[in-house]
Amino acid sequence: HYHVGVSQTSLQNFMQYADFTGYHQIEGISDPHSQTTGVWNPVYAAPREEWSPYSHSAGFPGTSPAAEQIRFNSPDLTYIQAQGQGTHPSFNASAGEYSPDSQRRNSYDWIRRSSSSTGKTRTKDKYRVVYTDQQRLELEKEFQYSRYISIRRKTELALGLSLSERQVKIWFQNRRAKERKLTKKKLQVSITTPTLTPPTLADPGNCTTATNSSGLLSETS
DNA sequence: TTGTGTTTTACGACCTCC
DNA sequence: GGAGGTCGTAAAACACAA
Repeated sequence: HYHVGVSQTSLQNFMQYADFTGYHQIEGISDPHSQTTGVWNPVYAAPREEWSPYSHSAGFPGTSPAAEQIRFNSPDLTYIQAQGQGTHPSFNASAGEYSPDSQRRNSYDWIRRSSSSTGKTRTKDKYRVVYTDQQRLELEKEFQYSRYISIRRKTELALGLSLSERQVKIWFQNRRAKERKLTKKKLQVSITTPTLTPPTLADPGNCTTATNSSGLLSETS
């Protein structure tokens, strides 16, 4: 669940995804699944080369003047708010102010520090960044459209969200894993507490992530 | 405040496909 | 052989009861 800046109910509402009309579209952000077209809004950091948290040599400026901070500030997902700091939070040294709970979420400074040492191992210097609500929202939105992201969309999303393509790929992998876990849990609950209409594996609501042996998506939507 | 359980990133191992 | 899939797991981030 989302526990940062987004209330449980709003998240649940968001997760319903009857449609995205209740979802505040970020102006200018290209949503290939909507009727509108466009390019990624410059509120996002400028496009850059594949960024790896392990690589401190990317030289990512993080100071795109066009990049303005976005954040959630209310449970109803009205989250856009220009901060005027002019940088993407993730790469802004002063981004600690971008959100009430940003201290715990902006770990890039630490990344830069820790990654400056070579030969780090996962166990020794493990870290993980916490994605912004904006990043998660866009990823989630994309996921609701399709459980499997195309190469093209992955690239676009990575650029738009200032993530590496690898991060986007892994996010989708983890997201699918989460959904499988949830589905499994639901199934177990329904087995232990049988209802009048026990769900089956053929339940359309439960088969959106069905994959064949090759891991290819077999959903019908 | 703290202990504990859950969720979120990130990775390695292994597999399949092209 | 490389890309991307699942699965399992580590560890940080987080929620929340006591």
